[in-house]
Amino acid sequence: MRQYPHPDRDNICLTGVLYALSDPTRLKIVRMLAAQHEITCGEFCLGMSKSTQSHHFKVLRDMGIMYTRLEGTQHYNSLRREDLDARFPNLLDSILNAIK
Amino acid sequence: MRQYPHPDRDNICLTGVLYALSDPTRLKIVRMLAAQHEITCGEFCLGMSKSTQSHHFKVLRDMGIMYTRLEGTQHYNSLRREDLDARFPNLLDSILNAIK
DNA sequence: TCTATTGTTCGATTATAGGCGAACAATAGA
DNA sequence: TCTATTGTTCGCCTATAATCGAACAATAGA
Repeated sequence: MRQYPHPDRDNICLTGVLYALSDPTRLKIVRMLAAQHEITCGEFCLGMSKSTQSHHFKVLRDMGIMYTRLEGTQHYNSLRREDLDARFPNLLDSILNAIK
Repeated sequence: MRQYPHPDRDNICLTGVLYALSDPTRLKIVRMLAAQHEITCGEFCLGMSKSTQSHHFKVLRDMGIMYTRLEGTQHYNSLRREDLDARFPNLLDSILNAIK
């Protein structure tokens, strides 16, 4: 596999984003991405099996929230901030600014 | 039953709100409430059984999104705008302003 | 080429969620 | 008191989701 499929900006849907972020683990991942720009899959310390983490990464990718870039054996993940802000202004910020 | 239990403002949780709004039917209900202030359960024309609608109302109430006031046999529902805005600034507006 | 590393995918299990009809509860009004 | 209206709750079914371990894929490096 050369690269993962990512939905383009116009195909990111609101309920999909809300669904993805309604899971505490995924919200935590997004908070980390918001603070750190690029994080490899192994660097999130989430306390669960790799396969479960991989599942959450896939949801975030499929919903258009996270972008994954492959480099060697590592997968670098980043938040699709510009796309999300363009499609749903203020949504991401209001979520990130919310008290936990 | 005299009145439904509603969580108070400080107990409204972010993932709960996101979860509640990630369902298209519930998002539709919230959009209607945002446009109309008070709506009785029977006035939402959602095209599904009453019991299913009741289920969605309960989720919205339990998550702190909707307030239900009883008057006679009718239940008047309203959006908990102030509480939501106070707890999660801009969140509700960004969702309501999002293109469908 | 062989091995270690990184991460995904598969299959199974368990829990949660959405949907329905039927039964129930509360009130209004005759 | 009886009946109609409004809406919830209950029990059930089906679909989706979270989780895990095992197997797999791709690359880096020896």
